Amino acid sequence: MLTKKNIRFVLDTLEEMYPDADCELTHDNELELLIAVVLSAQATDALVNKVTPGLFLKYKTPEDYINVSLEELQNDIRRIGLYRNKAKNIRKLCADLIEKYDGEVPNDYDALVNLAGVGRKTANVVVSVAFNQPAIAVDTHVERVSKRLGICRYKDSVLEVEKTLMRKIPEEEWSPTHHRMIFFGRYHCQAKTPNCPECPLLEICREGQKRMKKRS
DNA sequence: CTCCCGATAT
DNA sequence: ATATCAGGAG
Repeated sequence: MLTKKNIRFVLDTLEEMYPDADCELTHDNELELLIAVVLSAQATDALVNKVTPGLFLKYKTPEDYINVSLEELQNDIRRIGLYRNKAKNIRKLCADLIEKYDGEVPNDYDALVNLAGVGRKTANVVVSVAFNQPAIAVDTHVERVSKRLGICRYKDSVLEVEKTLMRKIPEEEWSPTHHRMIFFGRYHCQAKTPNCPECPLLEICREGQKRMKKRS
């Protein structure tokens, strides 16, 4: 487990590495962000960003997603994968937006997490990115990085990781740090090929120390 | 826990 | 060939 001082070192180093880290899903409004995040489950942002420009040109309101057949929506998102579940969820989600929220994306976590296809991670991304509320969305990168660094334990659930991060990181740093951890996981501490030899966090990283020993 | 799933990197 | 990708529902 990292000491408070080492947590501080991690936050400062990540800020230095990725001062402007932000959401990389292209979007122009709350609805586009919500749809993009739902689509991004188990897919890369790069792939989602290839599909959404055309998608958002065709679908501009929740009604637009309802007024086509399920098969047509499936075809429009097929390349992203998990397209049957995602198409079904997006239709239900848009129906609920119209019925319960006057066609708008609600700005609170509890409303968002009850929408079809929206879980804890997606709801946290939307409140953080669209509505500027402090949040830590734990995705595959945040989970892996937290565990490798030793901020939490490998056996911890996603929810436990989130609670630990919220406890150890000052609230005003939640959102920027969450984006920086994603950048770090995506571009430096990748799942298959983490760049430990050139990592500025190596000295305090449990997993990094272990991996560097193996090489010698 | 399993299933959903195509694109990409390794 | 296989692991991985801004997960969520049943």
